[in-house]
Amino acid sequence: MRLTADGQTGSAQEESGRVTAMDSKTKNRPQTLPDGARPTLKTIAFMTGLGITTVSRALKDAPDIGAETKERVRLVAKQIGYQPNRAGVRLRTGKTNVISLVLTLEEEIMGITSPMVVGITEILAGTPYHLVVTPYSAVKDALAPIRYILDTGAADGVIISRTEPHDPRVALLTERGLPFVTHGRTEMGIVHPYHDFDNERFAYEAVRKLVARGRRRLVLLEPPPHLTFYSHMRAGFERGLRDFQADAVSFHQTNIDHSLVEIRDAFEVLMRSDDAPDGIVSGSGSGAIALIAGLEMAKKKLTEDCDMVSKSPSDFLRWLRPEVMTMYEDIRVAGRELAKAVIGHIDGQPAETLQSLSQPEFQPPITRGLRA
Amino acid sequence: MRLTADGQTGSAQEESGRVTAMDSKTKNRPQTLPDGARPTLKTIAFMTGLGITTVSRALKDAPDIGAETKERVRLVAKQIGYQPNRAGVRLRTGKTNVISLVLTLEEEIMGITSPMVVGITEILAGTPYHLVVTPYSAVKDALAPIRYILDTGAADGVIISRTEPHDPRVALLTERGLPFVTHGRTEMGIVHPYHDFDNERFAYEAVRKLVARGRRRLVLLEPPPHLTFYSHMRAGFERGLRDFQADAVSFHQTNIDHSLVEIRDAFEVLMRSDDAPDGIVSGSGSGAIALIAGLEMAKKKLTEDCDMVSKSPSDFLRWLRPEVMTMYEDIRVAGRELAKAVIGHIDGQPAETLQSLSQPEFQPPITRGLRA
DNA sequence: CTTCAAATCTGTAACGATACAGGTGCGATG
DNA sequence: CATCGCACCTGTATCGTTACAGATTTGAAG
Repeated sequence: MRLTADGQTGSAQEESGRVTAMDSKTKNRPQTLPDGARPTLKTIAFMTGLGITTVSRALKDAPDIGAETKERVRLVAKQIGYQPNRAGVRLRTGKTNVISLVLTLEEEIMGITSPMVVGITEILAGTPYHLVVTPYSAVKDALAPIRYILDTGAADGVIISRTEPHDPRVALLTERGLPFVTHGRTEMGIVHPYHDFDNERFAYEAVRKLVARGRRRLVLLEPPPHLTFYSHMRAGFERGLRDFQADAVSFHQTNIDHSLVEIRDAFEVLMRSDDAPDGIVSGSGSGAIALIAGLEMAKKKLTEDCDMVSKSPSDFLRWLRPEVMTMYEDIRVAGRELAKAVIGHIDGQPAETLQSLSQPEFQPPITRGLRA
Repeated sequence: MRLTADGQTGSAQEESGRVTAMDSKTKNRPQTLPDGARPTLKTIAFMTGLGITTVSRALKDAPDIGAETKERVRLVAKQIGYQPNRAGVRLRTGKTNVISLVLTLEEEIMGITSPMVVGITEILAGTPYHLVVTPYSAVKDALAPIRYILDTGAADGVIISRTEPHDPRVALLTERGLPFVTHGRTEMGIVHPYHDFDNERFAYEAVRKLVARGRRRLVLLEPPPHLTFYSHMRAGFERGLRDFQADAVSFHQTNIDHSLVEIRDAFEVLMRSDDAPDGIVSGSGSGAIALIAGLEMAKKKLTEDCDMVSKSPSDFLRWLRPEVMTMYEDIRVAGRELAKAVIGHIDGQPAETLQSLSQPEFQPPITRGLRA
């Protein structure tokens, strides 16, 4: 057996005279170290005179390493700025230290991605996790990115949104045991981590507010029917109608996933009809914009002919149309909750403890500043 | 020499009788294969009867592999859905297949992240690259994420934004030879890939438009002075003032990085003063909102007392304030350009060929749909 | 003066891929 | 019939890390 430059045992082909006088205790100690390269366990092993294994275990605070040794190793590691090589860890253990955010490319329409990414990274910043954004285009391909992640082991945890009552992604992830969290709930009897906005309550409170303003013929701009929060929002809307005695005006042909132009045109028709509502609940902030446009094209005016309550993930409406009563959906906070939940799931916390609902509240008007 | 279960040569400690009769040609062929696990080169080697090295080189289309062999390997690889293990490649070659998008957490204010991420992922989807979002908080820490990426080799390419004329990030990345692209230009004599919006032209055209409307006392809501595009926008503004004979009204105490409330309040004061402008150029869409609010608090009206041109990365303004003339900054396209440029840089294309400027154009008003 | 267990430490193999430095076989050449 | 070059294929070592199965030392027990 001969030794190569850095002390690993070489091939078994004999070469006379190459066996050095090194005793076994220092057999695989690194003999040379690359110069300006980043430090590895080998570097620390060299500096401390310990074996690579020992260093690895010391940094992991393993029970079979002496207290003083651990201290020494930690000190050196810190001094030279050691950071474990992610590829090494990943190859050996399968741990990727990656959280994957799975997005529809179409999701940007709602402008939701941005604060969400910020919220997630705020949490991940304090952890070894990186955020990888994984997109998919067509709705039918929703499973594709999930399969990719499962097949290639691309992430330790996944964040998905736009959940459906029976969501195949949730089924697949659960079956394969990959930790995940959903933005939105499901109804398939699977207990899993989620964060959601309480859309039932939003719609209910919206109806209450509109009725308090004397409005009785209400319309709802709803989510697309296949998403879970469609039924939440509808349920809240209808409960409100019952409790506060108002009537629904039908507007089912249109939903928040339609283009602004479509929403506007459909709403203009409605507002010109005999069936025109006098109160609007808008399930999305951008949808509200289109509704306002349609309303104005029908020569109606907010506050006078009609009042409106809208969900709003941004400040635009409040600034430009203070007449619209808004309930703020804080996507950034949602991102934070989602990140905490996936990590919790990865760490083995029970799913029941990783579920949260954010309660809608009406926003105060913008402060009027200097002089009112 | 003995063989372990999967045919790798074992340690040199002799164990009698374990040497099989295998000839050297098949010495390191895999003997067993894990069951439902994902395929590796070993799997393909086993299926084709070739060596692991051969398979690796065949998939790389190396010149020393026979045409038929390549065909066979490719076929099998495709059949079983082989995808190279990223950790393996990364560990061995250092290639991460990662593009890092470096963002300020504060960037979300401008709502810019979302379409940008979408644009980038659209391009990356057709490549082996993943997008990792790397945030940093304080402005003084702008170098921290860059250093992290350099020190840990976390990415093959980097996308940064909010460039300064003398940007230390650009200096560092160039010095260390890590491919990158900037959203915005620099002025340090370093030729590097960039994509930028032509802010000079934007401001110039804005002034032209306002003067054409008879406005002569113009104000500019400008970017923060330390960013490169501050001077671009100012230059265009001033060139416009000269060419079209208008005057500047000073508003330097405030810029687009300030809060909407600050902008509004400062602008209200200005509009109430004797020095009130009659034309506004807004360097940001959200800034425009605040300006409008301030203007209205000063009891002035758009179109009557004042006209306004604004840069706008979204549709909100156009829908809610059609009186505002907007030039669209397509962030999604910017994301696409940036992604293409980093990849080009990684592939060794010369930096000069990876620079692009997006030309501003006035947006048409929203189509009025059914009946006008 | 063994023997044994506890406390520490360590070498080897392996994860999956690739660079490198050989093999092997075959037909052409002398 | 050696020899050579070419076309093709292959083993070994290695990237950085960790699981596993030993080593070694120490001191107490017998």
